Amino acid sequence: MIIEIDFNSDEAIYVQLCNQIILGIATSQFREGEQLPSVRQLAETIGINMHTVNKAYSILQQDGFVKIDRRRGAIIAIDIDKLRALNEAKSELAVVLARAMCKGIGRDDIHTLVDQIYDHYEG
Amino acid sequence: MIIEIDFNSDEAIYVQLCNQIILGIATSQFREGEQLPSVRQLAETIGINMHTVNKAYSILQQDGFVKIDRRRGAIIAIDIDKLRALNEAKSELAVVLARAMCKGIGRDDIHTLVDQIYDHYEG
DNA sequence: CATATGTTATACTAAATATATCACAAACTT
DNA sequence: AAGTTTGTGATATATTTAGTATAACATATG
Repeated sequence: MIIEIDFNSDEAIYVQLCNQIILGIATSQFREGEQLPSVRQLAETIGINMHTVNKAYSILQQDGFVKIDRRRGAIIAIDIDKLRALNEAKSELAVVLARAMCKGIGRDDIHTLVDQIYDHYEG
Repeated sequence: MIIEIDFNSDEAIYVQLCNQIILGIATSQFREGEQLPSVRQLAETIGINMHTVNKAYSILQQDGFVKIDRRRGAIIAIDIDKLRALNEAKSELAVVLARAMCKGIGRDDIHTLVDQIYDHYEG
């Protein structure tokens, strides 16, 4: 999978890394049990520091997307806590939808967007 | 409207301020043309610095939620650019939904959440 | 004139971000 | 056994962001 970092973005590099890997999992570019590049490899490929990659991996582990094995590095391993995930999704959605609603975006518009994104991920 | 800041949150104070005001607009606690507290007033009420409030107001102005008048302070004034708002909503949703999808949350779950939030805002 | 408004400027502390090395134990490869 | 690769830890440094503390200013209102 190709990981692209926007160095001019206001988003921190490790945040971009996390999001791209999660996006990769959602689009089946990464699959359960698959091995991520080592922190040193990925750091060199992207052209950033080893510790920045390590921070991203640690967060992914904490959030239950990978497990880190000393032998093989970071491995995709989804820890499913659906209730917790639902609560997090709801509070994140609340902020996004409030912005949208202020701008005149109706509930139907959002449903359409959700379907578009899910189609793109599952397709 | 009561604005509450969590000083232990990892979210910056000015970000929390922005989100709460946008939430207030979405729930009709703030209405078009209504006046927000002055930067000095709100800063004293919350117990933070004037500049922190000013930063939040400036961002809200830049994002098209308020207009700032030297005479009357910050006034709710939504600038509707629906196409732009749709694009922003979509890219923000993409990240949230990717996380959700990895955790086994299906499209129906999301639609339910969206309806819950919209009901709460419009209700 | 006095007051309240947003705005601007400066200075400072603290935290977050990212990089640069160095070192270590564990596991694998040869 | 030797060497390599793995994640991890420690330390140091530079940069940026966040937040505060003052002070001053122009403008509008009373």
